[in-house]
Amino acid sequence: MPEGNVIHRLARAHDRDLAGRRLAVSAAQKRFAKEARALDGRVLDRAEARGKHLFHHWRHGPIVHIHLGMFGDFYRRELPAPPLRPTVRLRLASRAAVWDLIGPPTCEIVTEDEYAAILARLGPDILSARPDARRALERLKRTDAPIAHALLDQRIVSGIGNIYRAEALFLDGLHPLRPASSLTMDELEKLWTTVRRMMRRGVARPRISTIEPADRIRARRAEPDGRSFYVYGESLCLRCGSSVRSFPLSGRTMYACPVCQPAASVPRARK
DNA sequence: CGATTATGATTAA
DNA sequence: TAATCCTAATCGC
Repeated sequence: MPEGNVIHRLARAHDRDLAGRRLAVSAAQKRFAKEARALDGRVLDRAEARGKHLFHHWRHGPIVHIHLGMFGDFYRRELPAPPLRPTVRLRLASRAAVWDLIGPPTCEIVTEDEYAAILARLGPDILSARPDARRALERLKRTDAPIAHALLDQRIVSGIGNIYRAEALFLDGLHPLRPASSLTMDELEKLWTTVRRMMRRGVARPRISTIEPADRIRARRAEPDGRSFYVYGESLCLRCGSSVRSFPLSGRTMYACPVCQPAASVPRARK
């Protein structure tokens, strides 16, 4: 269940374990068996993350496009490789490690043109080295949909998912139903910075935690194990203890604190 | 053992 | 909005 941070993390790991090497490629399912045979014994040049899309660029041509959707995941297996389980769509094995791809709605070989078309419909990747923030922010400024909805629109900005939209809006004290166009440019810039900071931390660490250093002590008191989120999936706000509101928004569950994210500027007309 | 749920997105209606 | 694609873990019975 990956957001952009996971995809970027995977691209790094694949570069480390697999890139520049001749790989043994296999598949347990029929779906990708023919493609796997075609790739077997070839060299992977590099892995590339773009938003929530992962691309494998193989030497002399083929590009594999992978999207993990809601359930897909890559598992790193230690050597020697365990037997292929029936749900493995694609296995990539080098002398360093084995990676198994499970449950992706998308795993396909694409042409250069198809690759370009996928990139063309993505907004700036908030995790890329130098994302075009201006372009994304101006687009948000022209969007009347709720800010929490707009943040998930991959054509506006790519990489953000359901956890980060909830947590970033919380940290910036923004009500999720405010129209994106009603935010000031300052608020939008601050939001961009907040999401980028959170997500970059999510690339560096194996587990997502959105909690700022200043709140960590409180988090530990709330749950000795160390809590990961302010409002996402929680029933009580980490900051003020109010009961967290959860409701469907853009087909997902949104979480927000009614006190820390005041509704003051939300117009009555909504839905 | 079936129902439910989960960090996603496209297509059709 | 609903149906579709995909897997695994959890919960109630």
